[in-house]
Amino acid sequence: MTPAFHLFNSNRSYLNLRHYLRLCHYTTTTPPSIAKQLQEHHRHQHNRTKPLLSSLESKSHQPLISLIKSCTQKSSLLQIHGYLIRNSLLHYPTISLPFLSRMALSPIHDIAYSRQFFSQIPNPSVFLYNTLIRAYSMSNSPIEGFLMYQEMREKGLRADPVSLSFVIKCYIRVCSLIGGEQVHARILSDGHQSDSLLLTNLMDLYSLCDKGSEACKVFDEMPQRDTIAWNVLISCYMRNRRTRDVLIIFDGMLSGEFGCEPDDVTCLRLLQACSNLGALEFGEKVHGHIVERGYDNATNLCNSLIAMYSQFGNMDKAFDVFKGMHNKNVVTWSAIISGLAMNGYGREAIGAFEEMLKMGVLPDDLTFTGILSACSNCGLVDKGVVIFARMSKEFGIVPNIHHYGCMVDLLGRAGQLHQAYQLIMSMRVKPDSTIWRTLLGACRIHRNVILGERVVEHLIELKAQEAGDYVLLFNLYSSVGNWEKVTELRKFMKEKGIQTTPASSSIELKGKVHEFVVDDVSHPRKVEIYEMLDEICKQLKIAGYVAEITSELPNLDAEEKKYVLSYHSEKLAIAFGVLATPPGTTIRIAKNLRICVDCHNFAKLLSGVYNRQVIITDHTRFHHFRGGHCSCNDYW
DNA sequence: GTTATTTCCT
Repeated sequence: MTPAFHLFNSNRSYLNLRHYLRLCHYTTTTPPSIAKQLQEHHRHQHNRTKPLLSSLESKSHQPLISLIKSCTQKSSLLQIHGYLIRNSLLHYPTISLPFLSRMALSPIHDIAYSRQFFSQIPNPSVFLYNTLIRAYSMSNSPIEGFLMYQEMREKGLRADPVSLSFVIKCYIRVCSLIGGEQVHARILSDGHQSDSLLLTNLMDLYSLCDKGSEACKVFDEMPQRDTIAWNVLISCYMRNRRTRDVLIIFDGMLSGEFGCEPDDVTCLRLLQACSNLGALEFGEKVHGHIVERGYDNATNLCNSLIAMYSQFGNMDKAFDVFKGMHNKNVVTWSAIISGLAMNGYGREAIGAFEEMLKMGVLPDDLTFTGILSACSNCGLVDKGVVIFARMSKEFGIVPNIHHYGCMVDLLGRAGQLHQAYQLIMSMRVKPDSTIWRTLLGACRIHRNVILGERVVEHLIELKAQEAGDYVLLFNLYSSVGNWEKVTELRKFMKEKGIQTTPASSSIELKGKVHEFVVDDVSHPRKVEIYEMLDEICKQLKIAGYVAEITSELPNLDAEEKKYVLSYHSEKLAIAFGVLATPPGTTIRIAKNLRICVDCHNFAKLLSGVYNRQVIITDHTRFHHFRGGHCSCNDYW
């Protein structure tokens, strides 16, 4: 079988299907070398083989079926199709079904041809329909899948759970909730409510259609739940931001109370959950499990580990994972480059990029997003401009909105506001609000009111203005002392009812989240916290800290401003961190809004004076303070 | 016949 098949599949110019089937006949009893000789023989006697075939055709279809099942090339299947027609073999389901599977599914996946083949079959069975519906569920026209399903039912054929599974897949592709509900009803009416696999599919459909509660209901009604069902529930929870519950599920799986264990997919999703939550300890636990189960060979899991540790600001661990990998792909390199970039190791990120090229790994668009953000985070303007040019010239990558975003940030923060504006205007893609917002932030840093106003106009044009944009503009006016505009804008915001989000900072200690707002007095340890904050201010003043009056509150006099600034939520959270953790512990704070200049200075000095690493994530940036410096290199 | 595919500008 094998040598004959090999000859057939690789050398079809010499052999046709008839020869092949004859070879199969011989090679069951003849060694491969003889089969090869036979092939030579038939090459010379191409047209004199017919009489020999008649005996074969009456025999079992088994060699033909085996051949079909192992076909990987469409050309081979086309030959077989002709043979099937000539010999009236289409009505044999044992032949037509494997044929359709090969033609319709990957790797060949020729849907049009499959449909044509299907139409030639006299009375297609449910299995044939299923195969075609399955193929449609993976194609660009999933709608055809449920049309086939309808056709099948109109012909009086009864859909089995497999048909329904693939119909669900089709509905998933187009996010059809109504379709899902219909299939759900059919599942119940046909008595398939104990088919866990089918129900898992249905759950996935509900979850993807934003019907988390329906998905959960299906899950609850399942008679038994395997790891995959739990994984789908985890995905559903993550889509609905129930990230905390994902961690609970993982614990439940580990404890054995669910009767199934976490697999590699579970771990992958959990790493994402931990990254989102900033749950460092839990992430380490998942890492432990990955090692224990031997999943640490899986490149995708290691890549996620690198991303997670980078997000925690723990580049040592990220690097450990990186070093231990044997199969580093583009994603691996991109992950470590982005990790270094966001932690302020710009030059190391560029070093990693060069190393990657040396190893012969081709960068993709996301690699460049990482490397360009490294340049913008560290103020490596010239380097960034060179790499941006190389990207399209040398690697043929057309810059996307993210790349432009990095460049606007890079030029803008470096004070080259005009170049940044020119770059946006020259973009082939339509600038989005993020791009303009980036430039607005840069205008705020460099106090460029004229450009700032123009940028706001662009935001208004996009109908994308947010409260935060007005705050930026507000701060921009006040930073140059334009009180007239400040008052005007404040009035405008009041009239329009523009609500600014109150700032808050949170810090996690031993699994408990402590949240602070400006002037917060709700914490049980508030007295100690305020004492600690005073003490810190005293120490920092010795080191040269001067509270920056950002003039964000024009009605207050200088003394009052200083007072208010001292009690920004991030300062309270930092003071609590210093108070409640042993010396040297890294303090991690999540902030809902942009950190202000003063708090940035405060944290920077504190990281040196108190020898503490401070990591503050706000909605725009990741600040890693250590040894009196910040990863954003003061391109705040 | 089922889940997840990792890296991403403010």
